[in-house]
Amino acid sequence: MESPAADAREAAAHPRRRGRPPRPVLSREKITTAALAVVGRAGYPGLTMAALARELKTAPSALYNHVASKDEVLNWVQDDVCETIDTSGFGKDPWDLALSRWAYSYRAAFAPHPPLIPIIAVFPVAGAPHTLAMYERVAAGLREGGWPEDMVVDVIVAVESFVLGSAMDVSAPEGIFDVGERGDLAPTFAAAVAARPARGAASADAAFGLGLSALVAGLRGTLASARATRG
Amino acid sequence: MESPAADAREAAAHPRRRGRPPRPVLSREKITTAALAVVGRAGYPGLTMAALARELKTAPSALYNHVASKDEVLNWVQDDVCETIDTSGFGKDPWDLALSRWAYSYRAAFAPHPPLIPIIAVFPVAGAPHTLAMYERVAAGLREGGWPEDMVVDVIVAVESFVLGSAMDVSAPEGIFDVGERGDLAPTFAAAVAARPARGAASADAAFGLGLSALVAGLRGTLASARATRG
DNA sequence: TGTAATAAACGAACGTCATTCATTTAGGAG
DNA sequence: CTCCTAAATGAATGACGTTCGTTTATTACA
Repeated sequence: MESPAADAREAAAHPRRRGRPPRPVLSREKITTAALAVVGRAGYPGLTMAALARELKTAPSALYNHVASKDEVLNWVQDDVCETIDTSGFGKDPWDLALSRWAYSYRAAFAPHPPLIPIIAVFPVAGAPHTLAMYERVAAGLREGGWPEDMVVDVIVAVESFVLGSAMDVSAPEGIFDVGERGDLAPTFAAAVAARPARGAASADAAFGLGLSALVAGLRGTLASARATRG
Repeated sequence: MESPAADAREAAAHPRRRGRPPRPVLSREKITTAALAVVGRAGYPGLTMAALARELKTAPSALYNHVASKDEVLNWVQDDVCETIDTSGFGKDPWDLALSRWAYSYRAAFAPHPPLIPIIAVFPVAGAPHTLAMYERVAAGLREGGWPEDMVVDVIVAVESFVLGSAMDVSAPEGIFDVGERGDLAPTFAAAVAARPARGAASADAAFGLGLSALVAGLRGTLASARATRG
């Protein structure tokens, strides 16, 4: 998958080679950084292989010596974004508080990167070291908090699903729930939309806060009964 | 947006026109049905405008007399999928049970349509009549269940976020959490993954069930304290 | 009956992408 | 100095979605 790493392995396997190439100008790290720079300047529609090559002052085709595909670039960026997520609560605060902090930070990290959300939901952790490190810290914190080993992953997946679903909402347009002309078809819903205290991004925040509180409270109950049942 | 409807309105506004076109071979409904047929046969990668036109026995360019873009086709399909979601519990069963049924059905409906998930999270309800009708039924059920008007939308959004996040998980590959060579870097997590009772799709189902139970239980508590506070 | 009006349909483009390929370049090992 | 090898190059390819000028088919009206 990773050309340089693969090459290094190959070099170790075939020590008889006679020459060595010039040192590479490109690397996973440089490509990832450049991709984030392009995204910051031009957004995800602007992230083309041509733009990425321009940022790195090379030709698009040169990228393919270091990356298998554009999808792999996106995976690298996704793993990079995961590194910024705050897991510092685990091992310090109670598990439920740490989980909450983690969820808030996780959502904030991915809200500016909507196209990455479907990717992280599906990408194998084996290829994403920072993501894996994050899961390790969360799993350890949950174990410390008293969660049985066989429930830890389900708890992580459940919270992560809620977080990623909520992160998608952040990029929704302002009036997404405005009913328009057909208000008569959905009177109850239209009234509920109008009764919402918050507007815009703040309303997505409110729904996230409500849901996360409920989810974490529910998990507290789940843990309590699990411990009661198993002793 | 919709050509035929727009034409009809235009005709009413300018009754002096002298001729009328042949009745259209294409329509929103036919295009949506054809798109679902293509998806069923070839999946979403196979859903190209060319394939869709072939299914309808027309030229790709002819589609653009009825649809503004491929994105609009996807929006239509998404709204169609929403029609299949079960909201029959609302107004019959207690709100928490109905909400659970709705969530299960919602996830099952979109699990086979991963590319639509980011779309529905962001698409304005005004252009999606079936989606809007669904929200109306859910909102009415929550109101009947005693939820204050200004919290109804947040509850819907929270549950929907969890549902859509979970629906993305369903299409994840089998060994998504297998740590691979670097098991030493994430020992706690690796052990937790190994301790999971279920495998494959069943494990995603388990995490969804766990999270939904917790979320709904938490919401019961939220409602109780909201009612206590406001009287 | 004939004719004008009009949206639908057509087919040949176009532009933007990601990706591939044959070739050249550069630098260290022998 | 001379191979060897991976990196870099630039042109080409093939899928796409989408647009445009034109033609076709149908119907209202004279």
